Amino acid sequence: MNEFKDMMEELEQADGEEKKLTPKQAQILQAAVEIFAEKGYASSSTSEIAQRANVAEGTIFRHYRTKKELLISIVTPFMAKFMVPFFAARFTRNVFDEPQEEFENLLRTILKDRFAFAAENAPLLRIVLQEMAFHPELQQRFQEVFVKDVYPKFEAALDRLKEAGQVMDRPNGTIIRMIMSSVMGFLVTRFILSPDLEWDDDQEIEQTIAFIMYGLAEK
Amino acid sequence: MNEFKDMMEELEQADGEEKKLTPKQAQILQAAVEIFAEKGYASSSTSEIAQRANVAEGTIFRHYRTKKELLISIVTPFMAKFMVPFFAARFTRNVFDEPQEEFENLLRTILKDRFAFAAENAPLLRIVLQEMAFHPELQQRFQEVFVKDVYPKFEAALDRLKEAGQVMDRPNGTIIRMIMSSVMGFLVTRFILSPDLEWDDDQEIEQTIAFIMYGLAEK
DNA sequence: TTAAAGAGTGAGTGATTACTCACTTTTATT
DNA sequence: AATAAAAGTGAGTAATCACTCACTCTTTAA
Repeated sequence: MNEFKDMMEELEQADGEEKKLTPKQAQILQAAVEIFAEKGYASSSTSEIAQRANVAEGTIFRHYRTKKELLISIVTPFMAKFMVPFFAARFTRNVFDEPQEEFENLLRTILKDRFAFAAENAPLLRIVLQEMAFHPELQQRFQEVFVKDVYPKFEAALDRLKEAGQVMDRPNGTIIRMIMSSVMGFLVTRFILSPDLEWDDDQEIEQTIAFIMYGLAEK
Repeated sequence: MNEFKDMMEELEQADGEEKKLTPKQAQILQAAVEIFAEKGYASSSTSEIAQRANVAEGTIFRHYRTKKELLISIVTPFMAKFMVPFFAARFTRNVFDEPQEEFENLLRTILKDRFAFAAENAPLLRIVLQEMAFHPELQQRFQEVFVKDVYPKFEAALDRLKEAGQVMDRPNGTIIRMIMSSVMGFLVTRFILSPDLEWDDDQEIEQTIAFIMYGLAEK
């Protein structure tokens, strides 16, 4: 957990700007998140954002030179925070784990942690998924974090799990795709497609863990 | 008489039979698909679509009253075609199957079939995934097809597979989510996120089948 | 106390938007 | 061949867009 906290703090320091917000600036960010999530970036107008934020339209451009800069300043910190625990939390072996429980515990940590985070940031998750497709700047940031940081650590963890006989011997890319599909498929269904259904969250999480674990188990 | 003819025409159009297309109309549809997929619906202008289609802008509105009607006339036939095989293809028991192979064959049919379809219609898949979030009309069409047709047949097939001991006894909604997450996760990764990677498609399909099958197997 | 810097404002601007309409050209029907 | 209907055109339009700028108000610092 120390590792996790350190990384979060580093990130916040690197981004830095989250503390020095003017009240009006915070209102702008909040309104922008809401409206971007509702109508999509391209269909959102700066005038509507200003209106909902109780701010003059010019105030937005005092803090963000363009509408796209507003989007980026919203999305990139979220993207970083969303991905950090994927490689910071439990990808290093926990000495207290029995080897045969390591995979299960890893999955449970990831799922519960990212579930809580997605629950608190559903609109932001929606914005990222929607806008990534059209903004190369966002794709690039994603690449930087995922390909350079998350993926290698994921691979290392998988190699260890394969040696321990907990995961079948398949290409890491394939295995990671399956895990990510299952995790993201759950989060997207839960918080974006059908957020109003009555969910038994703990049960769904446990069953998703089991699904991944048995799907990837050595036969 | 007139009423009857009108009805027939409406029906044929509603069925999505794209036969009576003027050459220029076909050019418009093609250009619209390309540009919607590239920039998203909201960021695409009718003037640009007209330009790429080598058509006057007014011609678009001769055939489609609004820009949104153009989108819908593109997306809904695709949506229907994409979902039909999910309940039409093999959801009824094939008498030649050994019971213990039924699930595997069902998954293989779904995956190979929808893989081929997605390969031929990647831009349309992209448009649907992007625009569904912002257009209630599209969500409604999806509901109509999926909830009323696909889901019930899916459930029936799952109940049979559970009785045959091929699928574990979990809520159908959960199982369907896991299958759809894995299938869509693969298709999205393959054709939208990383279409330019070198893929061993047959191997990926087989491993996805195995992942789902063992993930859902009775323990 | 004062001056400079930063935060906030809202009317104004040129560009772009989806869509219209009067008109011409093509196709279908008799 | 005559005529009507359908297809095609592109200049025109009102609305909206992101963004600017001259100005006021607030905060900071010496």
